[in-house]
Amino acid sequence: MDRDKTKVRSFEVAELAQISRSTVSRALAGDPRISESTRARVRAAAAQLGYQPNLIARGLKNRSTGIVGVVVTDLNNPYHAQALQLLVGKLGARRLAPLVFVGDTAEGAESAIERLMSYQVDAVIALAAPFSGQIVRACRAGRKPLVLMNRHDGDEDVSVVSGDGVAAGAMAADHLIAQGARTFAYFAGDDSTSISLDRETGFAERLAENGFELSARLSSRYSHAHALDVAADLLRSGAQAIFCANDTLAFALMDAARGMTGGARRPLVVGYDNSALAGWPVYDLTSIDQNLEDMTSLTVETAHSMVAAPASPPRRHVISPHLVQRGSSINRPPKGTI
Amino acid sequence: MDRDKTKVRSFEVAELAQISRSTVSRALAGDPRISESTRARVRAAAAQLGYQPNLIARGLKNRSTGIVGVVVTDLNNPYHAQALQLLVGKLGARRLAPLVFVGDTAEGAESAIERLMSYQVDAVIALAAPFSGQIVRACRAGRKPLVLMNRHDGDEDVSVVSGDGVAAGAMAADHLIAQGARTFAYFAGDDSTSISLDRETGFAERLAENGFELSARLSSRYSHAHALDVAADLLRSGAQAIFCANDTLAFALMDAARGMTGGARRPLVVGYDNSALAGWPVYDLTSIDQNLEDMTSLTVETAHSMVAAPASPPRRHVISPHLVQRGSSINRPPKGTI
DNA sequence: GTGAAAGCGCTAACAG
DNA sequence: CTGTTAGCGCTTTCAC
Repeated sequence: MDRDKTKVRSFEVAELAQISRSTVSRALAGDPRISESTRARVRAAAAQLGYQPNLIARGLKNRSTGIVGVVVTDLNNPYHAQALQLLVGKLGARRLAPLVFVGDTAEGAESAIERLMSYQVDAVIALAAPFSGQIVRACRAGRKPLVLMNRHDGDEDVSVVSGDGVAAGAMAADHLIAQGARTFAYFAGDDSTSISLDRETGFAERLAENGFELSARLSSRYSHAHALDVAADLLRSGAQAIFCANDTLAFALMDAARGMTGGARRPLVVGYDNSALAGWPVYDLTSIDQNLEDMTSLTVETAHSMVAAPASPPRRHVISPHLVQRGSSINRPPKGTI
Repeated sequence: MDRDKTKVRSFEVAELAQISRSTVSRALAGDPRISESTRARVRAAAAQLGYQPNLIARGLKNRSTGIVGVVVTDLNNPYHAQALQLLVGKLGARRLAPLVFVGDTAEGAESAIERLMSYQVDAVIALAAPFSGQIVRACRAGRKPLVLMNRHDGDEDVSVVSGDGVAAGAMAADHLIAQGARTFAYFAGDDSTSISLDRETGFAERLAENGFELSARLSSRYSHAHALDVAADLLRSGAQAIFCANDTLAFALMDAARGMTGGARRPLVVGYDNSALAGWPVYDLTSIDQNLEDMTSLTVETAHSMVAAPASPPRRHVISPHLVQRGSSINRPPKGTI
């Protein structure tokens, strides 16, 4: 437990610049009371020695670590992975450091949040997390700002940034109606988050407004294998157009359709997430893009501002999605088909 | 900057248990000198108050934070995303917390590593990172244990856990030869990491041992769109079997083959990564699995042991891959084809 | 077996 | 404008 002599402390910088440690701290922090000449001297000394402040010590003193906890569920879901990537990048730009935990089970979420608290994070971002109840409770108890991304169940007093599921469903309906479909189905996921319910509601309501109705509905786990197993049932409903809660479900549905014998007309399909694969020719899937870029920006901005002003009231942002039209929803075989 | 009265400090626990703060610390840390009766009392008091030690303060005192820096490049690559997911989980199991940074550019890597150092991480794990040179340098300067995962360029004195690229290439060759192919090509990525070079070398050498040679070679960026653009050139070489540096390249190649006019026989294809998509019926791609589960376990174990014994010499582990055979490398149309 | 005291590296009153 | 001093919450000698 000896001191590592390679580590430069503010004391060394102070010595070299012939000044006190407080002045070093102030000069580097941009305190306006420090004269330009001393500041320059301090900067030079710091640079010469390669001084990097110890943020752990600073965190202890300031009660603000600059660490933001990020709780994520499943990185195998490309949509979550991309969201995390964007979050990490944007947090970094604001000089915040993400401490990442995976909470894919109730116990996992519990222990994740506990560790985050121990590390005195400045805020917590929970990404599409189930078990958000425990997270909300823990953050409230620990007085930590919390931003829920793509989750808005309960009228909790936490900040939320989420996609507009109702608008997404309506968009899908409008588009499919415009393509000439007259019978419709919904392929749901196995979650019961309000956002995914919104999608279905928005879809059904917009159909109703146009005098149509949902003739079939099926739900599946969000895994390609499982969805592939059950998709045939949905196809047999004969619906001309199917809106899927997720691109993965849409892919499975299309795979099932290809595998079906006979020349049964393939349904028009619209997915949700606009994952990279949706743009590949094999699927060429029309999909609803949640504008992750905006969503993550706003999430980070919200977290940041809550750190800066902890007393400020929770914010709620809703991001409008947009539909990316591709071959899967056009009334002729998509170009990727052979 | 007032004290948050909701935060329980070891002092409160000590008070409740009628004991000193030192004893609280020792009791909770499992110091054998503490009598069982006091330990029980302390535990009870801690539980009653919901005491969670402040790991930032502990880190400052102990010069060991329990934080491990993880530098990752591209989470949109499902292989990296999965690796990160596994790493995070396994670090958590060892009570280590991952501070994640994305270093997809040289400056990104630079600033990432700088921040990690400031946070006094106990070790750094770099995941398939380019710019590993700077990371190696920074970790050496900061005397931080570093584990490179799937990177072993240079004979640096750092620990490395990587897949056996040569074995992977040889496996692909053996398999394709066994399937009856007589002319071979390699579809390379645009990286020049030793591991990816190994793959090609292993492939070419095993071919040579069997009296065959590589009749064509092409490289592409690791993006589906770019690979799709150039793949036709490779297909025109007429090779009967093509080994790809990456599943994404393999998918693009197969897509290009489907799009080609005429009944030109499709080549046998073997990919690398065994991503989830490889198992889907549309591609049904034979691929080499790097055993990420083992690789990440060993990476975390290595990092952990280097934290425990900083003086220990660097370790080098090589993980054997295995080939997962699917339809794309069998001499008849893969079952997913229509 | 337990307590008292010191100190990790930093910053922010409080003085001047 | 700058220095002195205290203290963040924890662990750990050193003393008993």
